[in-house]
Amino acid sequence: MHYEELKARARVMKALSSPVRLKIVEELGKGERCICELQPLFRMNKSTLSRHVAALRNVGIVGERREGVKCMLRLLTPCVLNVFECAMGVIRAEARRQTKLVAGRHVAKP
Amino acid sequence: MHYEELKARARVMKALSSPVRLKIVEELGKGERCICELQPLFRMNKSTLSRHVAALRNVGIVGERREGVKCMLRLLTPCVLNVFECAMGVIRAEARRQTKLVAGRHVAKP
DNA sequence: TTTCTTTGTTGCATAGTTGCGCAACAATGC
DNA sequence: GCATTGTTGCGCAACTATGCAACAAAGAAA
Repeated sequence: MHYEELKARARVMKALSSPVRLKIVEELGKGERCICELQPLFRMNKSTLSRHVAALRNVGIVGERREGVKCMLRLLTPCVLNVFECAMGVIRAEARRQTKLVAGRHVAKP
Repeated sequence: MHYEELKARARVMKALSSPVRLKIVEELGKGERCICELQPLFRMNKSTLSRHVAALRNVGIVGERREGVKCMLRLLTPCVLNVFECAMGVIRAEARRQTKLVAGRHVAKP
């Protein structure tokens, strides 16, 4: 695969690599929201939240629609919600692996 | 969702947010590889490559099996390959959007 | 119209994180 | 001992997240 394509994919993944942005995506999965509706979910400066939203917009995960003074956000590609499934798969598999390690520790080589 | 879970997901996504690591994952999608087989695909110091692999191992995407002096790597959760599909969906949608913007530029407000 | 409020963005400074090569090291096998 | 394979400590450059303050845009109120 071309390196440019890998970089494009990496940019999308990077936009999803922050718990704050994942929470935004999760919330937008329920429907349109403006930033002022998202704000109470986080305790951070509105400028910081605005920048997180911008990161999601810049890669095309989130789109916006002006409505008066508000700016309604929505998921442009809801398939990102599926990505969560995979992430959970990785986390669960890792948890199982850790559990096994702990259980088998008393027979492991010293 | 609990913030701890969001952080766990974000860690997985972060491991996938580098073109180098995506290329490693892509290569391991074809089968087991040792780092020395991956090395010719990149022109970077082996220590750097080792750290990229470690990042994938730390979150449980990649596992290893010693074989003599080599260390065979494999995907523990091949579902990460599906994630690429979604990333491509985002990229394609964004490309379409950009195309539309360019096409419609001559009627946009100045 | 002018002023005020709400909503969101942007410049700046700071603290923290990441990616990288180099060099040294450990482990395995010849 | 020596070669191969991979990991780790260190320092540096580049990037990221954050809050603060100032700003812009749209509408409401005076």
